[in-house]
Amino acid sequence: MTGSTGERQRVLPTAEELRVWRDFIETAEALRSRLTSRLQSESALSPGDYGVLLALSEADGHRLRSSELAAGIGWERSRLSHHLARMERRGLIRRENCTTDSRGAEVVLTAEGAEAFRSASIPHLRAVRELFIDALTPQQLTVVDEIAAALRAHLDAPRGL
Amino acid sequence: MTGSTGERQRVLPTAEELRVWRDFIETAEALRSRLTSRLQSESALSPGDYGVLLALSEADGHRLRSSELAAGIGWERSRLSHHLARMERRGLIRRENCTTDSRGAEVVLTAEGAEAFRSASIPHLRAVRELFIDALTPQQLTVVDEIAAALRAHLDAPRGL
DNA sequence: ACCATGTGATTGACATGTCAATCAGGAGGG
DNA sequence: CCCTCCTGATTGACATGTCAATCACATGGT
Repeated sequence: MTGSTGERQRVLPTAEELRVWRDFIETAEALRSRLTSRLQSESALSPGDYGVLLALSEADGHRLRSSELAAGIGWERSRLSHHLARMERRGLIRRENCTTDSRGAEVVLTAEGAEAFRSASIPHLRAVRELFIDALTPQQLTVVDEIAAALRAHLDAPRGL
Repeated sequence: MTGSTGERQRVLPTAEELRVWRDFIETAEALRSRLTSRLQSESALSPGDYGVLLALSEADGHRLRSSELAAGIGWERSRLSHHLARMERRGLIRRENCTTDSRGAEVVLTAEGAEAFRSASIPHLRAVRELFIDALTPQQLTVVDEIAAALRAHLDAPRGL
């Protein structure tokens, strides 16, 4: 089917498609960066910190096995390990040995960590509203959802076909 | 106008809005990460390298003042400076003293750098097409463009109003 | 000429991210 | 029991990013 019958198979994006791609990815990056600096200035937390604290806040007993936490927020293990070391230094979390598997570690939310998350949460959500939600019409928001789903489905699809 | 007449002002996103936000930002991040690893495996360049080489390739005489380069790709100066140091170590670019302003530096594309960019370019564009353009209908692509524009306009808008 | 001030660029310290190597403890087969 | 293999997690080396401090030179006023 990838025919020689005069139907040229386009492999590269057109100039216009490329422009849209760049606008898209740069806009997403600008948004991320703006949200990060709001979070930073309003709460002294990084997005990584916030994600970890969120997951722990929602967890049973405010504690999670390291690997579950990693899976929950979609991080590689080594990344999490490094990040937890930094957060532990700052007193936001604590690591304990797992009772059922002595290889394992349990990550525990400290009082300080819970408090940091509590006071970061509202301002952060407000920032999401101001910078993202408020910029779009409800229709656009719906379309964003569809587009994200399409992109994700395509990313997850097998390579050749 | 921000009335007290029973019209509650919503400040936080709804659960659904927050979900769309997370899907959006995570999808953009996943795309970025996928493109990065394709670029890496196909050409041993990072996206930063690619952007720098692209700008230099398009520049007159394959050379740019450091600050113009920074402005062109939208980077902070110190970021560029660090990155150029790494690229210079790898032989992709060279830094020369500027003849008209001895504070200044000129960044020059080396033959190696030009070749690296040349061979990275087609595979990278193909990846953009496969991972982004091909995932969307032409209509969706148009809408993406509008949405990126709306988000960007909102980001650039003054804060209070 | 001299000095205050501004500008171009680099530097150092540190946060964050990836990758490969390592380490320690389970789990199963002989 | 012992050996091999698997798995949970950490570590080290290094790339990348931000911020504040610094350095060197240009510039303009006196």
